[in-house]
Amino acid sequence: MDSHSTPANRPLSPFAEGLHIGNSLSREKERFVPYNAPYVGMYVCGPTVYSNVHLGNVRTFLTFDIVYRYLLHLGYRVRYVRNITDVGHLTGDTDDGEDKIGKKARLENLEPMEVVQRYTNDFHDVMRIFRILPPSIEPTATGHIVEQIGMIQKIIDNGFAYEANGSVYFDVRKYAETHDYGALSGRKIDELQNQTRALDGQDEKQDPLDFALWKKADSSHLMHWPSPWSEGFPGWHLECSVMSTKYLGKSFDIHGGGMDLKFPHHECEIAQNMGAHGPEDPVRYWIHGNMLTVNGRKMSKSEGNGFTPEELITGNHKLLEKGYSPMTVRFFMLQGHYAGTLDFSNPALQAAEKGLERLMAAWELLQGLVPSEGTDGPPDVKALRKRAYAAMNDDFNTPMLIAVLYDAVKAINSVAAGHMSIDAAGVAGLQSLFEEFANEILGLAPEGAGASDASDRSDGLMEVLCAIRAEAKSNKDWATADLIRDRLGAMGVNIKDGKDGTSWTFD
RNA sequence: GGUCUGGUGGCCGAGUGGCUAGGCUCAGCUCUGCAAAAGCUGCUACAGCGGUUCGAAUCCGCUCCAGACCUCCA
Repeated sequence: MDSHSTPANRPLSPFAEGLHIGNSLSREKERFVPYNAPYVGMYVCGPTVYSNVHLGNVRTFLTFDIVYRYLLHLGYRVRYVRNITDVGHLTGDTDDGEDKIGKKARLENLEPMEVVQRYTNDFHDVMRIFRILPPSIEPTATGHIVEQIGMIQKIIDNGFAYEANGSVYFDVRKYAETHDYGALSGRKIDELQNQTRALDGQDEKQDPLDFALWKKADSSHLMHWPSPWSEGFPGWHLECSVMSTKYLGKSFDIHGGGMDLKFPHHECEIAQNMGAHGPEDPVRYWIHGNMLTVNGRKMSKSEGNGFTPEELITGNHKLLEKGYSPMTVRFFMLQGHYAGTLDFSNPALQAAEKGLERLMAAWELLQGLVPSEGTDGPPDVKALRKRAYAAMNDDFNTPMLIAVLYDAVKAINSVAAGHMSIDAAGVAGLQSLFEEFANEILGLAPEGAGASDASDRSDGLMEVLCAIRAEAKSNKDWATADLIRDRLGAMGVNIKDGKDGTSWTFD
């Protein structure tokens, strides 16, 4: 259905060489060189399915959607793995050891897996309306309990973990003797020492820094599995280590996730991988998407300032002045770079809405653009293309790419206005620029696209109305002409008189 | 307290040692029966203080401010 699928035989683009990625491990922009081109392995931390996803989640998955789409566009054969966390982890606000999914299940009288299924479905629906492509593999934590137990055993065998009362903890001190724990997040274990807080099971740990690989389940836990150590459940960070290794290997190219996972989640992941598999760095390029804020505050589940997609579209939320379409939101997010925070506000969203409208209008105009003569131009389509690649190659700089597209918009409109010349090759070049960069890479598409019988019919109706109005206009019957325009306008149909006749748009 | 991001014009938001980001808004003009759209023009910024430099918003130092992470979170 989407036009993203790469032909298996598409060669690697010459532009692939220029791709640079901001690697949060080195804190530098590095040229992207996969382990085994043209194959690329990418792992992204997915959602915990115990509630509806909010826009902050969407932003992160959108970030990696762009990475995925661009790698595919360049001709890479990408295996994109994005997990579903369906094992409950400890709740933050209670110390009773009850897990998140179990808690929700109890509240709603549902089976834990019923909760998981419901919010997994919700997640998939949301991804679809934002045109975020599905990954190649979407593994679940509950589907990999056996592998998780196996990895824990390896870590124990290697001397980096110990058992206590049926739980297993990772020995951070021991690990740090031979490894650089904290390299990703820039933390020093001596400084971390003082910061830790009393947590459940703290007394079982040999050191407060240690983290759980396996937790013995108490009676309140609804989700638990047998293991060599106890009836229990896997630790918070383990699933990602296990599933990335299983599907991408011990060392793979790209690991992504939200900035808030950098510590401790990703740091622990690295420790687990190296603790189990040896000294190679598990990940070559770490990419962290920054947070979405609302009025300067991070959007988060615990703050309660997140919107659901439904609230966003209907505008039915106290922080929203009106509803915004998914495509508007997607475009808005792409106007900022993924590595910076982005603030969600009504004026900003409205500006994006208008800007997108203009972009889409020009794109549509482009479909019917014919070679013509004018005093200016022609547009340098080759240069636009080059700039578009340069933008994406510079750490997926979508705002810069959008600026390039707007330069194309200006050219399209100038041609349509009769100011600028263009030849057939120029038109074709602009068309493929939009097809590749706006559609394929940015994933932008006209809303409500897709011809149906209904839209064919409404087009026909509109043509009739415009013909009547043209007749009225030629008779200088302004009253009739304006009546048609005003009444249609009230219904959300906007009439625009151009040089070559009348066109219309739907709100 | 530690770690990490940022502080850019009316708003949003890129970028960068010398060359127009872009979008939105606003004003004027062109086109138009009027409008809308579109085109053209204008409004032109880089938190503060020092330093490096022929030249810094861009590099270095300090100060101030904001946010995130350090506890589940994308």
